Amino acid sequence: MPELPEVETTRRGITPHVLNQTIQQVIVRNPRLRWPIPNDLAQILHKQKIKKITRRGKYLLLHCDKGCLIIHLGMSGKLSITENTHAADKHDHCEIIFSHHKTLRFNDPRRFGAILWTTIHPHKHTLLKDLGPEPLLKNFNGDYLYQCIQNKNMAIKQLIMDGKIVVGVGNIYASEALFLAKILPTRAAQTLALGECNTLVAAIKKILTQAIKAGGTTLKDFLQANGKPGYFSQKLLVYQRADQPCRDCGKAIRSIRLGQRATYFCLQCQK
DNA sequence: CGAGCAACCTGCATGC
DNA sequence: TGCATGCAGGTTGCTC
Repeated sequence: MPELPEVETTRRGITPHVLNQTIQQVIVRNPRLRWPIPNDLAQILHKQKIKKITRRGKYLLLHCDKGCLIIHLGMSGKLSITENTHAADKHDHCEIIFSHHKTLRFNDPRRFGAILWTTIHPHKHTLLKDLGPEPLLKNFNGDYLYQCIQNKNMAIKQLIMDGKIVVGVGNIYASEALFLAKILPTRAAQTLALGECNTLVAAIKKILTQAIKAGGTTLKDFLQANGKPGYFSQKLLVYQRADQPCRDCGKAIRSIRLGQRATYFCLQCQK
């Protein structure tokens, strides 16, 4: 579900409510996520303060006094802030209750998400240590991508969705960025010229920046921490628009499956 | 090593 | 109405 813009939207949404707040109580209703929630999480977090909330790729990092809480939203995860008197909804697997009467709730129907605790620097954690650059930073650029594609025969869409190459580009924005860059998702990565790498990098940065500005994309169930949907779905150019006219040329948008993922493109505009 | 794909889960839309 | 099927925004960890 959430790609980088949705995770960043969530980060910005919860930050004012939990920054510098003290954890009073933690309720784990169902620890069985992608990896189990540590069974002593409540004891660990008791009386700790949230000092900083950052994001690395699609991971949210809640830096506490004695370590860091790593949260991943998987495909269907959501974080929300409520009064701590709010009754738990279905799939509210974990609640972090603060001393100022607000609760951070983790809801995840499919349970592909994760809540983990680390005492080492989170960027050195097994799940994060091999991640590629942040797409919005300067070290993600055309030269870098051009290096990455050398001798890579895989489809360019699959390459830009590989977190070791660049983080945060998920299935929606991969199709969208390739449309903006006028590059077919099926192109063998190594066939891209340096100029095309520059164009594609610029397209990825543009699409992610615009999506963050719109509060992310709500397809069916993503909500910002304030309970509102994201508005970027209204601006999607190809994703889930199979057989509808291309916004540029009017030809029907095609859909295929590429590496088991739905993929959308315009055969006329993209080469 | 890389590529391909099964697996983890629930919910929803579709078709018979 | 019920049941089977397929699909969904992610990522790891198999097999070949």
